[in-house]
Amino acid sequence: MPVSQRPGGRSTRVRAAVLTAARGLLADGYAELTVERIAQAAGVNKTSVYRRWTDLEGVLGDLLSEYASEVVPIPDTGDLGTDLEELALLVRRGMTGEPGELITALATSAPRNPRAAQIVRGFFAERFRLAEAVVDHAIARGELPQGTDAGAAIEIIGAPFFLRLLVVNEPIDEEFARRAAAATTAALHAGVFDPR
Amino acid sequence: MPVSQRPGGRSTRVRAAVLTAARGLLADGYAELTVERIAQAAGVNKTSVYRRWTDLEGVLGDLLSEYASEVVPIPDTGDLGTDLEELALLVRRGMTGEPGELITALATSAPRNPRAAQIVRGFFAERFRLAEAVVDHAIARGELPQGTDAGAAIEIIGAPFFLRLLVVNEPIDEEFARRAAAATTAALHAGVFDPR
DNA sequence: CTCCAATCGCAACTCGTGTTGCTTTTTAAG
DNA sequence: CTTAAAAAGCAACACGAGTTGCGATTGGAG
Repeated sequence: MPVSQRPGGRSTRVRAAVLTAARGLLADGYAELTVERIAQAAGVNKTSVYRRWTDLEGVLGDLLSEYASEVVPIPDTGDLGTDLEELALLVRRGMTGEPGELITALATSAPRNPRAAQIVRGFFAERFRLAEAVVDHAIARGELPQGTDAGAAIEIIGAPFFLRLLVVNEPIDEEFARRAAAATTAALHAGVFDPR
Repeated sequence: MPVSQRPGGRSTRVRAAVLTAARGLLADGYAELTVERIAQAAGVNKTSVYRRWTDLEGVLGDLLSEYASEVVPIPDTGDLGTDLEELALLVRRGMTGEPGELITALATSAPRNPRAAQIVRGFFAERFRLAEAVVDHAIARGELPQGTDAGAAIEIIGAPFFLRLLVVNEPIDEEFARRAAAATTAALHAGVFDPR
């Protein structure tokens, strides 16, 4: 029984071909994205895709998990406002272009596909958790009171990006990101997320 | 050629039956929502639905337009913070329960269905436009400077609801709505949406 | 080098969505 | 009441997603 995979083996090759093909097709619109098309573009039979990934969402989940494993440098400049602004600009970069398409595709199939829902929720739960460090650092510096609700604040700074991505179809530019950050910073300093 | 419709005529009856059936099915999960099921529940042939509405999204669009025609009482208490809080509570009521399911169903099919995208965008463009009055009143009172970006502020107060509805699947309670309002109020007073 | 198990390819099939052509019913004008 | 247009019903069909059974290929252990 094979214990390890050969990096250049057929299985590995098929897997890579499918993911690459999916990435390529995603670039020109998720509307046309389908298992059969991906298989065709990868030069692979569709049954191979179905057996290995079960779903189109399974393939997309694998793509997303590649992003999830990328290390994001959480800003820590010593000032809350600056940190939140840099955070917002990071989020912006992570939600435009290819990852944006990916998130849209998964989020919009979430209601009909429990696995897709779990993938998206898990991805952002982790991302949000990491981002809370920015608020926690400000607490540690004494810039914010102990017990400030970091989770709620991160939700507020992140939300506008999802609105633009999933509902309103307007560009997510740097000014937009900066405004979301400034609004959250103001709310934090005004005590909106203080413990009651 | 018939110029007017009889209120009790068959066409009217079919239309009402389909919309009622759709509403009922929507209550127990959009995942199971399909044209054929709606037609069956309405005691109508599916071709009638397809010919009249083209799409499942067309039916949902008609349901949404009923909500769109409901008059929403834009709060005007004389205080920005209070107005925004009441606005957020209104939004909350409008995005939980049945209308929430409806919005979710339409928003998630938007990427694959241009008409659905247009319906959702149009609906919220109108809603957001109406809500801007709250900010405009504050400007008129001198509570905010001339040229304050009302549209951007309304976007910020509304965004968190979409995040919870479409991505994170957590309850949208009153405290959540109040916090979104408080954050926006703080940002407005801090000058985040002032003209540059 | 040999061989067995895992995986892939291929083709046929199921199933549900949406379409089409035609007939029947309804409805409003005259 | 008669009649023609509009809309609904019905049945057959087209189409694509996803499944299944089986034979062919591949890869690693011995």
